Amino acid sequence: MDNSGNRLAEDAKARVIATPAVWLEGEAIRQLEEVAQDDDCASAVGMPDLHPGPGIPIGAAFGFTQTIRPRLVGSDAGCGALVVGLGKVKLSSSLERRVRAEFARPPFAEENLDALCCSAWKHGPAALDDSGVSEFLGALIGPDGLCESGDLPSSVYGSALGTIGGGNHFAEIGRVTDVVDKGAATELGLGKGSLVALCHSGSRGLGKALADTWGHTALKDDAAADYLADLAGAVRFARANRVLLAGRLLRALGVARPKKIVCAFDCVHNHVTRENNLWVHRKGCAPAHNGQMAAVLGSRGTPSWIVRGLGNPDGLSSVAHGAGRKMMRSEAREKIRARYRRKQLTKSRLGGMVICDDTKLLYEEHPDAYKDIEPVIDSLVQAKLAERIVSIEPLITVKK
DNA sequence: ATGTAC
Repeated sequence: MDNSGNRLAEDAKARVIATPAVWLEGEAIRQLEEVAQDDDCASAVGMPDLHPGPGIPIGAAFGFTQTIRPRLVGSDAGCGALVVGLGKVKLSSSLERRVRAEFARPPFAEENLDALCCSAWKHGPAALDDSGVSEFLGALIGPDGLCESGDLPSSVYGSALGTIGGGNHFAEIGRVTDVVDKGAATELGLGKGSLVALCHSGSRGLGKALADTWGHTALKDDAAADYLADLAGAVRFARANRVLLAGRLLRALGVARPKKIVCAFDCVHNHVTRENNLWVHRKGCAPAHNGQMAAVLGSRGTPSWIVRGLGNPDGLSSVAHGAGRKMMRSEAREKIRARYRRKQLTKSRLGGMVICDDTKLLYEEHPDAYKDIEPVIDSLVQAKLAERIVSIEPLITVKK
């Protein structure tokens, strides 16, 4: 028995992780059930941030027995959230100016990008010395480098590295506010009041190219292996992008040394991996294996939560990736425009500020367009998918 | 969510 109440038709394969306090759009549940009806689908789990997407819902994990479905990974393969704990950092009074300046200029020198984007990366991260995050990059990206040799046209996508991207993506400096699991928080260096860099970004044009190439296919054998190799490149690209964004935040904070980093973990939201004899596709959904840390992203008006996964098979070892939208973008543009003056849009209910020149995006991404995160986290905890560690409230959020 | 074209 799941806790979805009576929202789902009799369908043993689809379930929703949501207490009655979580509002869910009917169209999202319809899309979830539609995927679950596929003969090869063993289970489809909607997370409490489930919302309608392009034919398939966002905020769900799908377990397939035999085949890989690139469509269920979507056009932003590798998109995810990076959390970097910085411990106690003294904030400069000119922080806002410094963050603005950092994100107003190109992120890295051309020659460094080239070094990053080609197979030369495999020989070491030394080319990135200018940011002071090279060791950090090397540690997070791993020895395989950014991409398979020759599979990434750096001239096309390289300039996207270290930039935020659009939509719900952001780079943020936040502060730990509520500490629920003090032991875990201390162990991670995420004590109350400590600073965190939080980066939500994806694989940009590379992920789109991948989606266009693989389309709505059902993959097995050699084709599946080819797709997985492409996907691995997109995941490394997206992860590198997040690391570079974190590097820029560190630069603005005046924290240029990797040893100041007390913890770092990266959650991939759009991915497919083989787990327990299933191809587990996560679409807007973070892995939460037993002991694995995940960030469930808030909305500036509501905090983000760091949770520890419990590896619950009923939830396909996953958790929600965020609070989830409450309004469609078009609806948000109209309603928020009527509700607030332009000047009110850059300061959030929690006191944080957003740096964003795009008024339309400020409407679409306003906290009012998102659900409260509290029932979302509560649903994950009640269903025993994860446990709360700490909450993080935004101080400065950069969006493009 | 994206890069490009309109």
